[in-house]
Amino acid sequence: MPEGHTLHRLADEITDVFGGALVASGSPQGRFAESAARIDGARLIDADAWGKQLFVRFEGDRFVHVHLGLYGTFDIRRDVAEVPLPVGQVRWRLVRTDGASGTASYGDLRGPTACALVTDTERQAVVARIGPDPLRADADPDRAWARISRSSVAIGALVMDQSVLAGVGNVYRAEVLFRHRIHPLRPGRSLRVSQWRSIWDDLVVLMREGVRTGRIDTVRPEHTPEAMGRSPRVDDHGGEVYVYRRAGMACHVCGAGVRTEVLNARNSFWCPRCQPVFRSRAAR
DNA sequence: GTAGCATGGTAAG
DNA sequence: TTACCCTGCTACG
Repeated sequence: MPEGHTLHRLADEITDVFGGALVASGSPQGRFAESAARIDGARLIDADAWGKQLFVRFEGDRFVHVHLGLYGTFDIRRDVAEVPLPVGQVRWRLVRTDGASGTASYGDLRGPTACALVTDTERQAVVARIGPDPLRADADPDRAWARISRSSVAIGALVMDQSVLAGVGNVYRAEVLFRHRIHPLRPGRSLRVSQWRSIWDDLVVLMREGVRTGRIDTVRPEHTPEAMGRSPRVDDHGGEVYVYRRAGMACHVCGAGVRTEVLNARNSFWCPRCQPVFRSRAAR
């Protein structure tokens, strides 16, 4: 379930569970064995995320760079009496043993796109090539606007381009454009700066909520299942959404059939009535 | 049981 | 543009 909120939530959890402790590090699967051994027994300082990039910091300015990709997972179990044998392909296992209580906490990383031991210089290079992240307090939305306002590329492609904006994935893309009534195929430069500001501010709120709850919920109070008397959505990410993966179904706001088209090699979703390609004369 | 797809991104062709 | 990484869920038979 990895859009930016998942990685920030994971960084917080890793810091909470393993921060400041000496940890055992290994690669049951073997593909990360040599690097994992180099930090085995070292002190884990903390973890931090920039967009979908996660960095776990160890003493000596060493970092494990993790990118979950489409289906990677990092499952953490706290305070277990016994650490179980690894199930499936575990690329990286992290274990903290609490001598006083006799329990242990552990984390298993499976199916990541990236898992590598890097230097601080390498970490900074990764951070330097991604756009501002709505989940970081120091992020500068003007950096993204500089790209968007000069681009003829579709806004739906731009908001998912991690070098423009970091952390937004296919769900937040569809939902934030719906909430601002913007058709995903509109060129970036056709947006007004005020629209971009609204999108950014909204992403800050939506994604923070995502970090807090671990789900992507984007429907406004008046459009919740309870408010509308409709049945709740059942999906693997668990949140309530307007258009994401609702192709052919009725828009919660206007009833029109939700449309879909491949954009950036990903399925894009929008409501043809709520998100017109061009603003009507009357609306201007 | 299992085919097909997916919240992502890179690298090869 | 396609293959891949090789997880996990859903839909279908």
